[in-house]
Parts: sequence; C-alpha cells; structure tokens
Amino acid sequence: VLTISQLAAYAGVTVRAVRHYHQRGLLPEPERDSSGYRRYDAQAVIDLLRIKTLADAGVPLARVDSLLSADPSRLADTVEELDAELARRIKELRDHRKRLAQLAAGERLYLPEQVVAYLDRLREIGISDRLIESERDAWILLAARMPEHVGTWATEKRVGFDDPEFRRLYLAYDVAYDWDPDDPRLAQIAADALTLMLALYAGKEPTDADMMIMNDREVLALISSHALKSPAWTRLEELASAEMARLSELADQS
Amino acid sequence: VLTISQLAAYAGVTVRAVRHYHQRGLLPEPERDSSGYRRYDAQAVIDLLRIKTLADAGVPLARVDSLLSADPSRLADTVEELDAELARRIKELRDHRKRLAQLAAGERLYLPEQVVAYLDRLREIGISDRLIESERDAWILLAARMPEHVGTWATEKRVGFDDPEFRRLYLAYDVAYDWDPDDPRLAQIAADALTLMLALYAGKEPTDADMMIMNDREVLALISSHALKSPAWTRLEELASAEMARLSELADQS
DNA sequence: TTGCTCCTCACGTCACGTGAGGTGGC
DNA sequence: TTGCTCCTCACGTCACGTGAGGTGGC
Repeated sequence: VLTISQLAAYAGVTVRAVRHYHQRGLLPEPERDSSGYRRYDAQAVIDLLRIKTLADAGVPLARVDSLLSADPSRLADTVEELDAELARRIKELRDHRKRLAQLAAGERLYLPEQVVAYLDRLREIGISDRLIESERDAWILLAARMPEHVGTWATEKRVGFDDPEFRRLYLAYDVAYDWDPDDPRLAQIAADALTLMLALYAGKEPTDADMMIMNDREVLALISSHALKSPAWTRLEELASAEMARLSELADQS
Repeated sequence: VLTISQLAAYAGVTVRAVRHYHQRGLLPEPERDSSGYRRYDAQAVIDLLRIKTLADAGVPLARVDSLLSADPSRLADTVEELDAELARRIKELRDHRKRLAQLAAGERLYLPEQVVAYLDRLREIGISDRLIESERDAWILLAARMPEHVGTWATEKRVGFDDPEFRRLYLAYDVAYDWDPDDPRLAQIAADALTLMLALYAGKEPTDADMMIMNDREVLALISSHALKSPAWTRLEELASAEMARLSELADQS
C-alpha cells in the first residue's frame, strides 16, 4: 500500500537504507505491484521503525537482526545495556563540548589541571611567555611519559614559588636569558641560586618526584633536549658549577 | 622523544590512527631515530590533541586539515557551529533513549500521541485486542500517508466516544464479529447504528477529516484492504445498506 | 632465542552514498 | 515529450581495522 519512499520518509530513513535492509535480510522483501514496485503494509512500518530505533542506538545491523528475532526478555536485557551505552555517549559528547571550548579559548587542554595551575602561577609571577612555553612543552612530554605522577609533581613545584627568594631568582634567571655572557651580574645570580638551593634542601630528603626524575635518564634527556639555550644561561651553569666546587672545597677544609 | 604508541596513548587514539593522520597529511611526519622509528616532540602532542578534539566533535578529517591551518577567528566561528551541532546530537541521543524505552515497554512508538490516546480509549472502553490491532495498523498507514492530518483526526474520533450510545454500538459491533451471520440480533445493531449516525450528522457539515477521507480513494482502499472481515460483519453491512434504502424510501414518500 | 615495539603495504569493514542505465504511469 | 518515482547492478566513501611479512634492541 505504501511506496518505498513513503515508508522511508515516515521512518526517517533514506530509500537506499530500506533497500540495504532488504539486502541484509533485516526487513522482508514485500510484494511487488504490476510495475515491479515494492508495496509495504503496516507491519513493514513497524519492522522498519524497530530496526531504526536499534540502529540509532548504535547497534550494528548484524546484531539488530538477531535481536529482533530473539525473544523479548533478551531484547529487554539488551535495551538496558544500550541505554547505559547511550548515557555514556551523552557524557562523552558533553566532554567533547568542554574540550572544544578549551580549543577555542586557548591552549589549556593538553595538560592536567595541576600543570595548568603551575603554568598560571609562572605567568602571575611575571615569567616571560618564552620561558612559560618552553616549560609547557617539557610538561607535555612529561605528562605523556608519566601521566600518573605529573600532577603531584607540578603541585610540588608550584608550592615552591611561595618562597619570595625563589620567585626573585626565577625571575632573574628568566631576565638573564638575553644578557651578555660576560655580564658581571650573572655571578651574583649563580651564587644566590646555589645558596637558596642548599638552604632549601639542607637536612631534607629529596622528594619522590626529585628521585624519579634523577633516576630516569630518559626524562632528563627529554627535558634538557627541549630546554631553551642562550650564551648567558650556559655561562650561568658554568658559574654555578664553579661556585659548587668552591663550596665543596670549603666544606672539605673545615 | 616520544614513540608513536606513547603519543597515541596520551592522546587516547590508536597507533593506526596516528599513522592515518600522517598519511592524510594532517600530522607532519616527525624525525626518525636510528631504527627508523618515528620520534615525537611536544608540538606533535599538541597537534594530535587538536586533531582529536575536532574529529571527536564530528568534523571530517578533510575539514580538520583546513580548519587547523586557517586563522584562529575562523576556527572560533566553526567551533561555535560545532558546539551547536554537538548540543543537537546530545538531544538526539536523549530522544533515542526515549524510543528505546518505548521499544522495550511496548508498541507505542509507531504512532503520534493522539492516535495512541485514541487506541488507549478503545482499550479502556473494552474493545477487543483483535479490533484494536486492526485499527492500529490502519492508523499506521494513515500516519505514513497523511502525517499532518492524522493527529487532529484521531482526536476527533476519540471525542466521539464520549457518547454512550456510540460506545454501546461500537462494542456490539466488536462482539458481533464471531456471530453467525443469521443471528437475529444483527438487524437491531444495524438499525441502531444507522439511527445514531443520522442523528449525529443531522444538520451538521461533515468535518474536514471526513471530507479528506471520502475524497481520497487511495486512503479508503488502504483502510478497507486491512480491515478485518467476518461473515457477521459482511451481513451487518448488507443490513445497514437495506435499512438505509428503506429510510430513503420513507423520506421520498413523505 | 623469545617477546615486544616498530615498520610498510594492502585488502577488509561498516552502513550506506552515488552515479549508470533503464522502466512505467501522468 | 517531460518529469517523477521506481528498479538493479556496482563502484565509491569514510576512518580507520586487520592481518602479512619483516626489522631492531633487550
């Protein structure tokens, strides 16, 4: 009584989809009229809507077949599973919306929130974008390699910035990037940094995070390979090493 | 620095997907190490996450390519569209959950709510499942052919059942299905039905729905082809026709 | 030697989409 | 005659999946 396009339109599918369901054996082939056209009755409408309902719910056509011919109690079980699956997919889509918003807003979606908080703190303190981006890249790699630890570690580093002297030195270090390597102020920075480090770690065990990094050569290589380099910073490292050696000697003498 | 599986795992995609993005030119091919393995840096993580975010939002890969290389303002516009699209799909999934529940609960999902209300009314009155199912099939076909009109029409028919005499006759008609065609009670039912119809339509214009059905031969054929048939019902029609003729004659004489 | 990760083809999959070429009633 | 719907192949599409056969470091 209905033509294929009427059937398809009522069910909200394409004509091709109906033919596809015939081919797959999901929907029985109806009688033909004198022109060879398929003619459908009410049962076909019901069958097609049942197929579409399951297909829309994400059931593969191969499974739709067995589901609709199975007994109703098994169908009811499956419907429960499908409903849970749909609920899960709705949550997923909500998450995708959040990520899209982040994509539009900026670059925060590539890192766990603790790392984002740490980077925000750097910005707040006045660290340059150049250094922040360099750190961000290092954190991304760390997050990819040690996703379980990177959160706590970032928090630890962020808390370190509550110390005003630490903040002052980090800023000085940042600013020194462009300096001439012979700048006399570099020696003072190196000395102050070393003094601070020694004070901070005096009598303290290194944290788990410290140990983890120290022990993982790959991670160290990973960070240093991406670290920014400049003549002034290379000089700073040399000065710090020299100062370290001097302090060691003093310690030996006393 | 990262291997392909580390990169893939962090982004939540398969290794094959990453290779696929390389092949499509979405993600630049990175450097190889001495074994010919791909080695990825932080930028690759960012790039891949951007690709995944858009792909998850339903953007075809061909479009992802142009979107990520386009300027950020166009990206922002598109993100808005994508977000609306995602919101639409969430609604759709919610709808699918409703339809699934209907599929598990019963058979109500194939018809507009007014028709369901009409069929519920039939059940409430005590009409047999046999007749209700026959009517349901006819309504499904009508809904497929005249989706715009079937709602109001069903409501009209449902309101008709507020008349107690109409209800009594509809029930009698239902019960008579199995009777012997020579049963003497059939004549009374036919006469009462005709009297009621004449009373109902006396001085009243036929409704739009009536006209529409009367004028659409295809719809009439469609309904009658699916109508139940029994010897008693055929007899009822004959009796009604004869009574109609007798009344016409009386009218002519007066 | 075994197990694991990586590599490159290249065909397979899923649910249809999309012509290609033709028919039938208005 | 034109336009519309229908018909049957049969190849195309999209985003990978899935072996097939091989390499390299522990």
